[in-house]
Amino acid sequence: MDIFEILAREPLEVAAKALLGRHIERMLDGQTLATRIVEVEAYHQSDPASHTFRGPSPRNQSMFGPAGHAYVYFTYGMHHCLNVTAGKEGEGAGILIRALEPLEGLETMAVNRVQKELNPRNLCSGPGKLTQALAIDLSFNGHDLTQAPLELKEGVSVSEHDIITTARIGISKAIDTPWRFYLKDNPYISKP
DNA sequence: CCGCAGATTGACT
DNA sequence: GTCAATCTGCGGG
Repeated sequence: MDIFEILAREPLEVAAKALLGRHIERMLDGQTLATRIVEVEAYHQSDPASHTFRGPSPRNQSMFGPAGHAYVYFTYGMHHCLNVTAGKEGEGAGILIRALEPLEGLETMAVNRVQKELNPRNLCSGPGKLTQALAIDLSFNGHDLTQAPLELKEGVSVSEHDIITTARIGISKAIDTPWRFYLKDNPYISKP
């Protein structure tokens, strides 16, 4: 099963863990910015912390659409966050990308981040940082992630042994639900 | 190193 | 009117 089939068919928790180790590639001005997913969180309509908990709205409609698309939202008056949609059509589910390991195009990411010194660990180590580094904004909401200029690629799947599970970060509801997953000992995650 | 205040817009009550 | 799936800079230890 490829990653897009997993997103569409498997339970949300399984799909979230399956995203770890996959690649996200952003084409920008003819250059490829390549990254690897190292930290994610799952959000489902049955979950009070999810934007889909209260049902469909103009803002969250892409999470009720087909799996394997982008759900991008704007928050705190200044940050964008990227999710990969999951589940069947009509099911409001998404997986927040919380951190990426930069593989290619680090200097452009640093420019996008307005980072003075190129510190690879400070490029994509947070949901707001990575959208800035990859120049992702609301125009990508609903984007099909099989298509340029923003693509989800197979990468390498990760063994269960290398995945750490914790509660999610930065929310006020369902704070104990263990739906955050990250790669063990990876230096590019947002928080230990 | 750690903790916290401030920034700043839009979605929803 | 309230508050958010965050980040940064600054002040103190």
